[in-house]
Amino acid sequence: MSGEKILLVDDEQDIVELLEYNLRKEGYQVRTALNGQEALKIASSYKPDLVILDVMMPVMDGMQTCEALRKSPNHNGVIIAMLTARAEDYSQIAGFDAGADDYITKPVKPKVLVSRVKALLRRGTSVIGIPDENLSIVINRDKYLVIKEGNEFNLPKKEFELLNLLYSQPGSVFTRQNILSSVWGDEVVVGDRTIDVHIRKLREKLGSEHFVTIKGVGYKFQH
Amino acid sequence: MSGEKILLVDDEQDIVELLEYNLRKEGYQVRTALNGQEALKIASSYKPDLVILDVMMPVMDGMQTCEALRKSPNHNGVIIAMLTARAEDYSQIAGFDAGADDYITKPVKPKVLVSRVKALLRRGTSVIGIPDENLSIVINRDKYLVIKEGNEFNLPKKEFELLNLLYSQPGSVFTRQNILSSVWGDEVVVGDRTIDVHIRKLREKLGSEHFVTIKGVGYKFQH
DNA sequence: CTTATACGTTAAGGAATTGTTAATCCTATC
DNA sequence: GATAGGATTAACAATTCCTTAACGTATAAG
Repeated sequence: MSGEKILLVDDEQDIVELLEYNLRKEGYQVRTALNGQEALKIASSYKPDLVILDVMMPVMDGMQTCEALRKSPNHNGVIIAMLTARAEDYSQIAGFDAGADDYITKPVKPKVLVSRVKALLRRGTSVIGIPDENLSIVINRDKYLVIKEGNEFNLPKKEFELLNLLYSQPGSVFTRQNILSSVWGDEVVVGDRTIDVHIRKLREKLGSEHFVTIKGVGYKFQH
Repeated sequence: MSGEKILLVDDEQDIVELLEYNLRKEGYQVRTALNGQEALKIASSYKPDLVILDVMMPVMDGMQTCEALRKSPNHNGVIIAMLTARAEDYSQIAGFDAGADDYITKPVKPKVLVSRVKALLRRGTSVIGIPDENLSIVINRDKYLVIKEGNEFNLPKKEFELLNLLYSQPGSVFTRQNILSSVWGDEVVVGDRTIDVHIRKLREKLGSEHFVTIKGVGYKFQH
Protein backbone atom coordinates (compact mmCIF):
# COMPACT_ATOMS: atom_id res chain seq x y z
CA MET A 1 0.00 0.00 0.00
CA SER A 2 1.46 3.27 -1.07
CA GLY A 3 -0.09 5.56 1.54
CA GLU A 4 -0.75 8.61 -0.59
CA LYS A 5 -1.84 11.70 1.28
CA ILE A 6 -5.46 12.73 1.01
CA LEU A 7 -7.00 15.93 2.28
CA LEU A 8 -10.74 15.54 2.84
CA VAL A 9 -12.76 18.73 3.08
CA ASP A 10 -16.43 18.77 4.05
CA ASP A 11 -18.42 20.70 6.61
CA GLU A 12 -20.50 17.72 7.66
CA GLN A 13 -18.70 16.02 10.51
CA ASP A 14 -20.52 12.70 10.01
CA ILE A 15 -19.57 12.39 6.40
CA VAL A 16 -15.99 13.34 7.08
CA GLU A 17 -15.65 10.66 9.72
CA LEU A 18 -17.27 7.98 7.61
CA LEU A 19 -15.14 8.66 4.57
CA GLU A 20 -11.97 9.17 6.58
CA TYR A 21 -12.44 5.79 8.23
CA ASN A 22 -12.90 4.07 4.90
CA LEU A 23 -9.96 5.75 3.24
CA ARG A 24 -7.65 4.96 6.14
CA LYS A 25 -8.78 1.34 5.97
CA GLU A 26 -7.39 1.30 2.44
CA GLY A 27 -4.05 2.50 3.67
CA TYR A 28 -4.21 6.16 2.72
CA GLN A 29 -3.00 8.95 4.94
CA VAL A 30 -5.91 11.24 5.61
CA ARG A 31 -6.29 14.69 7.06
CA THR A 32 -9.53 16.62 7.21
CA ALA A 33 -10.80 20.17 7.20
CA LEU A 34 -14.24 21.64 7.71
CA ASN A 35 -14.00 24.50 5.25
CA GLY A 36 -11.91 25.84 2.44
CA GLN A 37 -9.89 28.26 4.48
CA GLU A 38 -8.83 25.59 6.89
CA ALA A 39 -8.12 23.31 3.94
CA LEU A 40 -5.70 25.75 2.36
CA LYS A 41 -3.90 26.22 5.64
CA ILE A 42 -3.47 22.49 6.12
CA ALA A 43 -2.59 21.87 2.50
CA SER A 44 0.33 24.27 2.57
CA SER A 45 2.20 22.15 5.08
CA TYR A 46 0.63 18.75 4.46
CA LYS A 47 1.19 18.72 0.67
CA PRO A 48 -1.60 16.30 -0.19
CA ASP A 49 -1.60 14.20 -3.34
CA LEU A 50 -5.36 14.37 -3.61
CA VAL A 51 -7.87 16.84 -2.26
CA ILE A 52 -11.53 15.89 -1.97
CA LEU A 53 -13.59 19.04 -1.79
CA ASP A 54 -17.21 19.49 -0.91
CA VAL A 55 -18.73 22.21 -3.06
CA MET A 56 -21.16 23.52 -0.45
CA MET A 57 -19.28 24.79 2.58
CA PRO A 58 -19.37 27.83 4.81
CA VAL A 59 -16.51 30.34 4.96
CA MET A 60 -14.95 29.30 1.64
CA ASP A 61 -16.67 26.97 -0.77
CA GLY A 62 -15.20 24.17 -2.83
CA MET A 63 -14.99 26.10 -6.05
CA GLN A 64 -13.04 28.95 -4.51
CA THR A 65 -10.79 26.52 -2.74
CA CYS A 66 -10.19 24.62 -5.94
CA GLU A 67 -9.19 27.76 -7.78
CA ALA A 68 -6.94 28.83 -4.95
CA LEU A 69 -5.20 25.46 -4.98
CA ARG A 70 -4.75 25.53 -8.72
CA LYS A 71 -3.28 28.97 -8.65
CA SER A 72 -0.82 28.13 -5.94
CA PRO A 73 2.51 26.89 -7.22
CA ASN A 74 2.94 25.02 -3.97
CA HIS A 75 0.28 22.60 -5.09
CA ASN A 76 1.47 21.92 -8.56
CA GLY A 77 0.08 18.63 -9.80
CA VAL A 78 -2.31 18.07 -6.94
CA ILE A 79 -5.39 16.06 -7.90
CA ILE A 80 -8.69 17.62 -7.00
CA ALA A 81 -12.03 15.84 -6.77
CA MET A 82 -15.20 17.79 -6.16
CA LEU A 83 -17.97 16.40 -4.02
CA THR A 84 -21.48 17.77 -4.27
CA ALA A 85 -25.07 16.98 -3.59
CA ARG A 86 -26.20 18.52 -6.81
CA ALA A 87 -26.07 16.55 -9.99
CA GLU A 88 -26.95 19.44 -12.24
CA ASP A 89 -24.91 20.13 -15.29
CA TYR A 90 -23.86 23.66 -14.70
CA SER A 91 -22.32 22.83 -11.41
CA GLN A 92 -20.39 20.00 -12.98
CA ILE A 93 -19.04 22.24 -15.66
CA ALA A 94 -18.22 25.03 -13.26
CA GLY A 95 -16.35 22.47 -11.19
CA PHE A 96 -14.29 21.30 -14.10
CA ASP A 97 -13.59 24.80 -15.21
CA ALA A 98 -12.23 25.66 -11.81
CA GLY A 99 -9.73 22.92 -12.53
CA ALA A 100 -11.16 19.86 -10.81
CA ASP A 101 -10.08 16.45 -12.06
CA ASP A 102 -13.18 14.60 -11.08
CA TYR A 103 -16.64 15.20 -9.90
CA ILE A 104 -18.45 12.94 -7.48
CA THR A 105 -22.11 13.31 -6.53
CA LYS A 106 -23.40 12.86 -3.01
CA PRO A 107 -24.68 10.79 -1.44
CA VAL A 108 -21.68 8.65 -2.22
CA LYS A 109 -21.19 5.22 -0.77
CA PRO A 110 -17.79 4.67 0.81
CA LYS A 111 -16.93 1.81 -1.51
CA VAL A 112 -17.64 3.99 -4.51
CA LEU A 113 -15.54 6.82 -3.19
CA VAL A 114 -12.66 4.50 -2.51
CA SER A 115 -12.82 3.15 -6.06
CA ARG A 116 -12.87 6.60 -7.48
CA VAL A 117 -9.94 7.67 -5.34
CA LYS A 118 -7.96 4.67 -6.47
CA ALA A 119 -8.60 5.48 -10.10
CA LEU A 120 -7.60 9.09 -9.62
CA LEU A 121 -4.40 8.27 -7.83
CA ARG A 122 -3.55 5.53 -10.29
CA ARG A 123 -3.54 8.12 -13.00
CA GLY A 124 -2.06 10.75 -10.79
CA THR A 125 1.01 9.08 -9.42
CA SER A 126 2.69 8.95 -12.77
CA VAL A 127 2.17 12.66 -13.09
CA ILE A 128 3.49 13.69 -9.71
CA GLY A 129 6.83 15.13 -10.51
CA ILE A 130 10.22 15.12 -8.90
CA PRO A 131 10.35 17.70 -6.13
CA ASP A 132 11.75 21.03 -7.15
CA GLU A 133 15.37 21.37 -6.18
CA ASN A 134 17.60 24.31 -6.74
CA LEU A 135 15.20 26.33 -8.77
CA SER A 136 16.57 29.70 -9.50
CA ILE A 137 13.13 31.24 -9.44
CA VAL A 138 10.50 30.54 -6.80
CA ILE A 139 7.10 32.12 -6.37
CA ASN A 140 5.44 32.83 -3.08
CA ARG A 141 1.87 33.50 -3.91
CA ASP A 142 0.77 34.33 -0.37
CA LYS A 143 3.25 37.11 -0.05
CA TYR A 144 3.06 38.18 -3.66
CA LEU A 145 6.77 37.68 -3.89
CA VAL A 146 9.26 36.30 -6.35
CA ILE A 147 12.57 34.97 -5.14
CA LYS A 148 15.42 34.76 -7.59
CA GLU A 149 18.74 33.50 -6.29
CA GLY A 150 17.84 34.51 -2.76
CA ASN A 151 16.75 38.01 -3.70
CA GLU A 152 13.16 38.98 -3.26
CA PHE A 153 11.26 40.91 -5.87
CA ASN A 154 7.96 42.68 -5.63
CA LEU A 155 6.30 42.48 -8.99
CA PRO A 156 3.30 44.58 -9.98
CA LYS A 157 0.01 42.75 -10.14
CA LYS A 158 -0.23 42.01 -13.85
CA GLU A 159 3.37 41.00 -14.15
CA PHE A 160 3.03 38.74 -11.17
CA GLU A 161 -0.07 37.07 -12.51
CA LEU A 162 1.44 36.57 -15.90
CA LEU A 163 4.51 35.02 -14.33
CA ASN A 164 2.36 32.93 -12.05
CA LEU A 165 0.42 31.55 -14.98
CA LEU A 166 3.45 30.61 -17.06
CA TYR A 167 5.18 29.29 -13.95
CA SER A 168 2.24 27.05 -13.06
CA GLN A 169 3.27 24.68 -15.85
CA PRO A 170 6.92 25.25 -16.61
CA GLY A 171 7.82 24.27 -20.10
CA SER A 172 4.28 24.26 -21.37
CA VAL A 173 3.27 26.80 -23.93
CA PHE A 174 0.47 29.23 -23.20
CA THR A 175 -1.14 30.83 -26.20
CA ARG A 176 -1.83 34.53 -26.23
CA GLN A 177 -5.48 33.62 -25.99
CA ASN A 178 -4.81 31.50 -22.90
CA ILE A 179 -2.87 34.29 -21.33
CA LEU A 180 -5.46 36.91 -22.10
CA SER A 181 -8.33 34.94 -20.65
CA SER A 182 -6.40 33.89 -17.57
CA VAL A 183 -4.71 37.13 -16.67
CA TRP A 184 -6.99 39.73 -18.19
CA GLY A 185 -10.29 37.86 -18.34
CA ASP A 186 -12.48 37.13 -21.30
CA GLU A 187 -14.42 40.37 -21.42
CA VAL A 188 -11.46 42.71 -21.29
CA VAL A 189 -10.07 43.88 -24.60
CA VAL A 190 -6.48 45.01 -24.71
CA GLY A 191 -4.15 45.94 -27.49
CA ASP A 192 -1.89 43.60 -29.35
CA ARG A 193 1.33 44.66 -27.70
CA THR A 194 0.20 44.52 -24.09
CA ILE A 195 1.37 40.99 -23.43
CA ASP A 196 4.72 41.62 -25.07
CA VAL A 197 5.38 44.62 -22.89
CA HIS A 198 4.70 42.62 -19.74
CA ILE A 199 6.86 39.79 -20.95
CA ARG A 200 9.57 42.29 -21.60
CA LYS A 201 9.41 43.57 -18.03
CA LEU A 202 9.59 40.04 -16.68
CA ARG A 203 12.59 39.36 -18.88
CA GLU A 204 14.22 42.54 -17.65
CA LYS A 205 13.71 41.63 -14.02
CA LEU A 206 14.14 37.88 -14.01
CA GLY A 207 16.33 37.18 -17.00
CA SER A 208 15.21 36.67 -20.55
CA GLU A 209 16.45 33.08 -20.59
CA HIS A 210 13.38 32.04 -18.62
CA PHE A 211 10.81 33.29 -21.08
CA VAL A 212 10.69 31.57 -24.40
CA THR A 213 8.72 32.85 -27.36
CA ILE A 214 7.12 30.33 -29.66
CA LYS A 215 6.28 32.48 -32.61
CA GLY A 216 2.72 32.16 -33.79
CA VAL A 217 1.86 30.17 -30.70
CA GLY A 218 2.66 31.82 -27.41
CA TYR A 219 5.11 31.91 -24.53
CA LYS A 220 6.46 29.45 -22.02
CA PHE A 221 8.48 29.63 -18.83
CA GLN A 222 11.50 27.49 -18.19
CA HIS A 223 13.84 27.24 -15.24
CA MET B 1 -6.95 22.86 -30.63
CA SER B 2 -5.11 19.75 -29.69
CA GLY B 3 -7.13 17.13 -31.60
CA GLU B 4 -6.61 14.16 -29.35
CA LYS B 5 -7.97 10.91 -30.70
CA ILE B 6 -11.09 9.50 -29.11
CA LEU B 7 -12.65 6.13 -29.76
CA LEU B 8 -16.33 6.09 -28.89
CA VAL B 9 -17.95 2.71 -28.40
CA ASP B 10 -21.68 2.23 -27.93
CA ASP B 11 -24.24 0.03 -29.60
CA GLU B 12 -26.87 2.74 -29.77
CA GLN B 13 -26.44 4.56 -33.05
CA ASP B 14 -28.30 7.66 -31.87
CA ILE B 15 -26.10 8.18 -28.86
CA VAL B 16 -22.96 7.60 -30.85
CA GLU B 17 -23.92 10.24 -33.37
CA LEU B 18 -24.91 12.78 -30.77
CA LEU B 19 -21.74 12.40 -28.77
CA GLU B 20 -19.54 12.18 -31.84
CA TYR B 21 -20.92 15.45 -33.12
CA ASN B 22 -20.29 17.20 -29.83
CA LEU B 23 -16.78 15.88 -29.43
CA ARG B 24 -15.81 16.83 -32.96
CA LYS B 25 -17.16 20.31 -32.35
CA GLU B 26 -14.57 20.61 -29.60
CA GLY B 27 -11.82 19.73 -32.01
CA TYR B 28 -11.23 16.12 -31.11
CA GLN B 29 -10.66 13.40 -33.65
CA VAL B 30 -13.36 10.79 -33.22
CA ARG B 31 -13.87 7.29 -34.47
CA THR B 32 -16.70 5.02 -33.43
CA ALA B 33 -17.47 1.37 -32.97
CA LEU B 34 -20.69 -0.46 -32.20
CA ASN B 35 -19.26 -3.20 -30.00
CA GLY B 36 -16.14 -4.24 -28.20
CA GLN B 37 -14.79 -6.51 -30.89
CA GLU B 38 -14.99 -3.80 -33.48
CA ALA B 39 -13.49 -1.36 -30.99
CA LEU B 40 -10.39 -3.48 -30.47
CA LYS B 41 -9.91 -3.83 -34.20
CA ILE B 42 -10.10 -0.09 -34.75
CA ALA B 43 -8.01 0.73 -31.69
CA SER B 44 -5.07 -1.32 -32.92
CA SER B 45 -4.53 0.92 -35.92
CA TYR B 46 -6.11 4.14 -34.71
CA LYS B 47 -4.20 4.34 -31.40
CA PRO B 48 -6.73 6.45 -29.51
CA ASP B 49 -5.78 8.62 -26.55
CA LEU B 50 -9.11 8.03 -24.89
CA VAL B 51 -11.66 5.26 -25.23
CA ILE B 52 -15.23 5.80 -24.13
CA LEU B 53 -16.86 2.43 -23.57
CA ASP B 54 -20.48 1.60 -23.04
CA VAL B 55 -20.80 -1.21 -20.51
CA MET B 56 -23.84 -2.87 -22.04
CA MET B 57 -23.11 -4.02 -25.56
CA PRO B 58 -23.71 -7.10 -27.67
CA VAL B 59 -20.86 -9.31 -28.89
CA MET B 60 -18.32 -8.01 -26.35
CA ASP B 61 -19.24 -5.80 -23.46
CA GLY B 62 -17.43 -2.80 -22.06
CA MET B 63 -15.85 -4.61 -19.18
CA GLN B 64 -14.28 -7.29 -21.35
CA THR B 65 -13.11 -4.68 -23.81
CA CYS B 66 -11.59 -2.62 -21.05
CA GLU B 67 -9.64 -5.57 -19.74
CA ALA B 68 -8.48 -6.48 -23.21
CA LEU B 69 -7.23 -2.96 -23.81
CA ARG B 70 -5.40 -2.86 -20.50
CA LYS B 71 -3.68 -6.14 -21.23
CA SER B 72 -2.53 -5.08 -24.67
CA PRO B 73 0.91 -3.48 -24.78
CA ASN B 74 -0.18 -1.54 -27.84
CA HIS B 75 -2.47 0.53 -25.72
CA ASN B 76 -0.15 1.46 -22.96
CA GLY B 77 -1.32 4.60 -21.25
CA VAL B 78 -4.66 4.82 -22.99
CA ILE B 79 -7.35 6.48 -20.91
CA ILE B 80 -10.57 4.55 -20.53
CA ALA B 81 -13.93 5.95 -19.49
CA MET B 82 -16.89 3.67 -18.91
CA LEU B 83 -20.37 4.67 -19.85
CA THR B 84 -23.39 2.95 -18.35
CA ALA B 85 -27.07 3.34 -17.73
CA ARG B 86 -26.78 1.82 -14.32
CA ALA B 87 -25.67 3.89 -11.39
CA GLU B 88 -25.42 0.99 -9.00
CA ASP B 89 -22.36 0.56 -6.92
CA TYR B 90 -21.24 -2.88 -7.86
CA SER B 91 -21.08 -2.03 -11.50
CA GLN B 92 -19.03 1.05 -10.75
CA ILE B 93 -16.57 -0.93 -8.75
CA ALA B 94 -16.38 -3.68 -11.30
CA GLY B 95 -15.70 -1.02 -13.88
CA PHE B 96 -12.86 0.47 -11.92
CA ASP B 97 -11.42 -2.90 -11.18
CA ALA B 98 -11.27 -3.69 -14.84
CA GLY B 99 -8.98 -0.68 -15.05
CA ALA B 100 -11.23 2.17 -16.14
CA ASP B 101 -10.10 5.69 -15.34
CA ASP B 102 -13.54 7.17 -15.05
CA TYR B 103 -17.12 6.20 -14.86
CA ILE B 104 -19.92 8.18 -16.44
CA THR B 105 -23.60 7.39 -15.98
CA LYS B 106 -26.16 7.59 -18.75
CA PRO B 107 -28.11 9.51 -19.72
CA VAL B 108 -25.25 11.95 -20.06
CA LYS B 109 -25.68 15.41 -21.51
CA PRO B 110 -23.19 16.28 -24.22
CA LYS B 111 -21.82 19.26 -22.33
CA VAL B 112 -21.15 17.10 -19.32
CA LEU B 113 -19.40 14.46 -21.38
CA VAL B 114 -17.23 17.06 -23.05
CA SER B 115 -16.20 18.49 -19.68
CA ARG B 116 -15.37 15.05 -18.39
CA VAL B 117 -13.36 14.27 -21.50
CA LYS B 118 -11.41 17.49 -21.16
CA ALA B 119 -10.58 16.74 -17.55
CA LEU B 120 -9.45 13.22 -18.40
CA LEU B 121 -7.27 14.31 -21.28
CA ARG B 122 -5.85 17.22 -19.31
CA ARG B 123 -4.50 14.74 -16.85
CA GLY B 124 -3.64 12.29 -19.57
CA THR B 125 -1.49 14.47 -21.74
CA SER B 126 0.93 15.17 -18.97
CA VAL B 127 1.46 11.45 -18.65
CA ILE B 128 2.12 11.01 -22.34
CA GLY B 129 5.10 13.35 -22.04
CA ILE B 130 7.31 10.64 -20.62
CA PRO B 131 9.39 9.63 -23.60
CA ASP B 132 9.04 6.14 -24.90
CA GLU B 133 12.62 4.90 -25.05
CA ASN B 134 12.20 2.92 -28.22
CA LEU B 135 10.99 5.83 -30.22
CA SER B 136 13.71 7.99 -31.62
CA ILE B 137 11.35 10.89 -32.11
CA VAL B 138 8.76 12.02 -29.59
CA ILE B 139 6.42 14.95 -29.79
CA ASN B 140 5.28 16.95 -26.79
CA ARG B 141 2.40 19.04 -27.89
CA ASP B 142 1.98 20.96 -24.62
CA LYS B 143 5.51 22.14 -24.68
CA TYR B 144 5.62 22.56 -28.43
CA LEU B 145 8.70 20.45 -28.43
CA VAL B 146 10.19 17.64 -30.45
CA ILE B 147 12.60 15.32 -28.73
CA LYS B 148 15.03 13.38 -30.88
CA GLU B 149 17.46 11.14 -29.07
CA GLY B 150 17.19 13.20 -25.94
CA ASN B 151 17.71 16.51 -27.69
CA GLU B 152 14.95 19.02 -27.71
CA PHE B 153 14.00 20.94 -30.82
CA ASN B 154 11.84 23.97 -31.18
CA LEU B 155 10.24 23.79 -34.57
CA PRO B 156 8.48 26.72 -36.23
CA LYS B 157 4.73 26.54 -36.22
CA LYS B 158 4.04 25.18 -39.68
CA GLU B 159 6.79 22.62 -39.48
CA PHE B 160 5.57 21.51 -36.11
CA GLU B 161 2.02 21.13 -37.29
CA LEU B 162 3.03 19.25 -40.37
CA LEU B 163 5.14 16.89 -38.29
CA ASN B 164 2.37 16.55 -35.79
CA LEU B 165 -0.05 15.54 -38.49
CA LEU B 166 2.18 12.92 -40.10
CA TYR B 167 3.24 11.71 -36.67
CA SER B 168 -0.34 11.23 -35.54
CA GLN B 169 -0.56 8.10 -37.64
CA PRO B 170 2.94 6.84 -38.30
CA GLY B 171 3.15 4.75 -41.41
CA SER B 172 -0.03 6.09 -42.91
CA VAL B 173 0.18 8.16 -46.03
CA PHE B 174 -1.28 11.65 -46.05
CA THR B 175 -2.11 13.07 -49.43
CA ARG B 176 -1.12 16.59 -50.30
CA GLN B 177 -4.77 17.47 -50.13
CA ASN B 178 -5.00 16.03 -46.60
CA ILE B 179 -1.99 17.96 -45.53
CA LEU B 180 -3.15 21.22 -47.03
CA SER B 181 -6.54 21.10 -45.42
CA SER B 182 -5.19 20.05 -42.03
CA VAL B 183 -2.20 22.32 -41.73
CA TRP B 184 -3.13 25.25 -43.93
CA GLY B 185 -6.92 25.06 -43.88
CA ASP B 186 -9.32 24.74 -46.76
CA GLU B 187 -9.58 28.38 -47.72
CA VAL B 188 -5.88 29.13 -47.92
CA VAL B 189 -4.26 28.71 -51.30
CA VAL B 190 -0.54 28.11 -51.45
CA GLY B 191 1.83 27.21 -54.19
CA ASP B 192 2.81 23.72 -55.23
CA ARG B 193 6.22 23.69 -53.62
CA THR B 194 5.23 24.89 -50.18
CA ILE B 195 4.72 21.46 -48.68
CA ASP B 196 7.95 20.14 -50.17
CA VAL B 197 9.94 22.94 -48.63
CA HIS B 198 8.55 22.21 -45.20
CA ILE B 199 9.18 18.52 -45.59
CA ARG B 200 12.71 19.35 -46.56
CA LYS B 201 13.23 21.34 -43.38
CA LEU B 202 11.86 18.49 -41.28
CA ARG B 203 14.20 16.08 -43.05
CA GLU B 204 17.09 18.43 -42.41
CA LYS B 205 16.34 18.69 -38.71
CA LEU B 206 15.07 15.23 -37.84
CA GLY B 207 16.64 13.00 -40.46
CA SER B 208 15.31 12.25 -43.91
CA GLU B 209 14.82 8.59 -43.08
CA HIS B 210 11.67 9.47 -41.17
CA PHE B 211 9.86 11.14 -44.05
CA VAL B 212 8.92 8.95 -46.93
CA THR B 213 7.63 10.25 -50.23
CA ILE B 214 5.03 8.21 -52.02
CA LYS B 215 5.17 9.67 -55.45
CA GLY B 216 1.84 10.73 -56.83
CA VAL B 217 0.23 10.17 -53.47
CA GLY B 218 1.77 12.01 -50.56
CA TYR B 219 4.03 11.65 -47.54
CA LYS B 220 4.22 9.47 -44.47
CA PHE B 221 6.18 9.46 -41.24
CA GLN B 222 7.98 6.44 -39.93
CA HIS B 223 10.03 5.91 -36.79
C1' DC C 1 15.81 9.54 -76.58
C1' DT C 2 12.35 12.74 -75.70
C1' DT C 3 8.77 14.27 -73.09
C1' DA C 4 5.79 14.68 -69.24
C1' DT C 5 5.04 14.72 -64.53
C1' DA C 6 6.03 14.97 -59.88
C1' DC C 7 9.13 16.05 -56.41
C1' DG C 8 13.75 18.30 -54.50
C1' DT C 9 16.61 22.33 -53.59
C1' DT C 10 17.97 26.94 -53.00
C1' DA C 11 17.86 31.63 -52.02
C1' DA C 12 15.50 35.81 -51.84
C1' DG C 13 11.48 38.80 -50.87
C1' DG C 14 7.83 39.82 -48.29
C1' DA C 15 4.36 38.87 -44.80
C1' DA C 16 3.43 38.22 -40.22
C1' DT C 17 4.63 38.28 -35.61
C1' DT C 18 7.12 39.95 -31.85
C1' DG C 19 10.43 43.42 -29.48
C1' DT C 20 11.24 48.06 -27.86
C1' DT C 21 10.54 52.57 -26.42
C1' DA C 22 8.28 56.46 -24.77
C1' DA C 23 4.21 58.81 -24.09
C1' DT C 24 -0.35 58.62 -22.19
C1' DC C 25 -3.97 56.91 -19.61
C1' DC C 26 -5.64 54.79 -15.12
C1' DT C 27 -6.30 54.06 -10.44
C1' DA C 28 -5.48 53.73 -5.71
C1' DT C 29 -3.81 56.40 -1.91
C1' DC C 30 -2.92 60.12 0.66
C1' DG D 1 -7.42 66.45 -6.50
C1' DA D 2 -2.49 65.59 -6.54
C1' DT D 3 0.65 62.26 -7.00
C1' DA D 4 3.00 58.02 -8.11
C1' DG D 5 3.32 53.67 -9.79
C1' DG D 6 1.35 50.67 -12.82
C1' DA D 7 -1.07 49.47 -17.18
C1' DT D 8 -1.86 50.31 -21.84
C1' DT D 9 -1.13 52.13 -26.31
C1' DA D 10 0.99 53.69 -30.58
C1' DA D 11 4.69 53.92 -33.58
C1' DC D 12 8.37 51.91 -35.27
C1' DA D 13 12.23 48.43 -35.40
C1' DA D 14 13.67 43.85 -35.56
C1' DT D 15 13.17 39.24 -36.37
C1' DT D 16 11.50 35.06 -37.79
C1' DC D 17 9.23 32.41 -40.71
C1' DC D 18 6.51 31.40 -44.88
C1' DT D 19 6.12 31.40 -49.59
C1' DT D 20 7.53 31.67 -54.12
C1' DA D 21 10.02 31.34 -58.35
C1' DA D 22 13.42 29.31 -60.84
C1' DC D 23 15.85 25.60 -61.71
C1' DG D 24 17.48 20.74 -60.81
C1' DT D 25 16.59 15.76 -60.49
C1' DA D 26 14.21 11.44 -60.90
C1' DT D 27 11.05 8.29 -62.87
C1' DA D 28 7.95 6.38 -66.16
C1' DA D 29 5.69 6.40 -70.67
C1' DG D 30 5.62 6.89 -75.50
